[in-house]
Amino acid sequence: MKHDSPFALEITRAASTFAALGSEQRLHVLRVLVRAGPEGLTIGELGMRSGVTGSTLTHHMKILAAAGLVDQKRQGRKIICVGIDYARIEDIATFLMKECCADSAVPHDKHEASHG
Amino acid sequence: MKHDSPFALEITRAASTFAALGSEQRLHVLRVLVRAGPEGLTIGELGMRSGVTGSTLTHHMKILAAAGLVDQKRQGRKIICVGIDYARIEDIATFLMKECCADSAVPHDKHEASHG
DNA sequence: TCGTTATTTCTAGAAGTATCGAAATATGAA
DNA sequence: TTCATATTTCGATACTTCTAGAAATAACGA
Repeated sequence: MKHDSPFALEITRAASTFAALGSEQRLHVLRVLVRAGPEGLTIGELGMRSGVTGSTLTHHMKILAAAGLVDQKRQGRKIICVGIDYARIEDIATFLMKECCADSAVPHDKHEASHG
Repeated sequence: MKHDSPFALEITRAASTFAALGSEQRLHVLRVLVRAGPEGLTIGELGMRSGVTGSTLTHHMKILAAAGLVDQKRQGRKIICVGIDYARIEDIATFLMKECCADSAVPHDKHEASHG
């Protein structure tokens, strides 16, 4: 791949965030978690509510956490899953809009090739 | 998986759209394409500008097209790739915001479980 | 029709992701 | 320390996606 653009890093980050969201199961888990509110849920609760359990849930949560979409903190012997990073969400939406409004929305970056 | 929510279909659609965006290479291709403007680019041109060629590009374009992110139309013996579907982009951003603003933003849907 | 150009389909191996159960780790309580 | 609970890691298998080259298809022009 060619990646000379100043967006290279941002693209890498965006791609892995989209990939994290690109699973129906993870989207479902995320939804359950978000709707549980700021108090969050333990892994066990989250598993029961989403229908995803044990190691599979751990696996998905790790991906969501790496994308900054959820946060996990230990509380005694439980893990509380919370706090979607709203800033990250805005980032994603902004990235999309920026990418998808072509020239007009990206005045700070030159085209990598002319249109002719 | 449990999927009784009225969002089930929307989630399926969102997941595959995110998955389509969840590849650095596809994001790069998309970017090049968007920046080429509404005139679009042929597959060949797109390949040259993005550094992705032949069957690999066809593969990625098929995924992007299925997600409604690009459009392809034949013009003579060339395929012109264009037209990101702006409505789809807004959909995605909206979906994200809706999912990530929990209760307040989703008044038309009940919780699948109580918070207690 | 034949040749040329543009793109896609086919095929296949490599790489990555998902899922599950069992074992391991971490914490708290007795 | 020992037991019970909560979650993660490990290991294996199944499935999907990525990538590329070769062959096939589609369209144009002579």
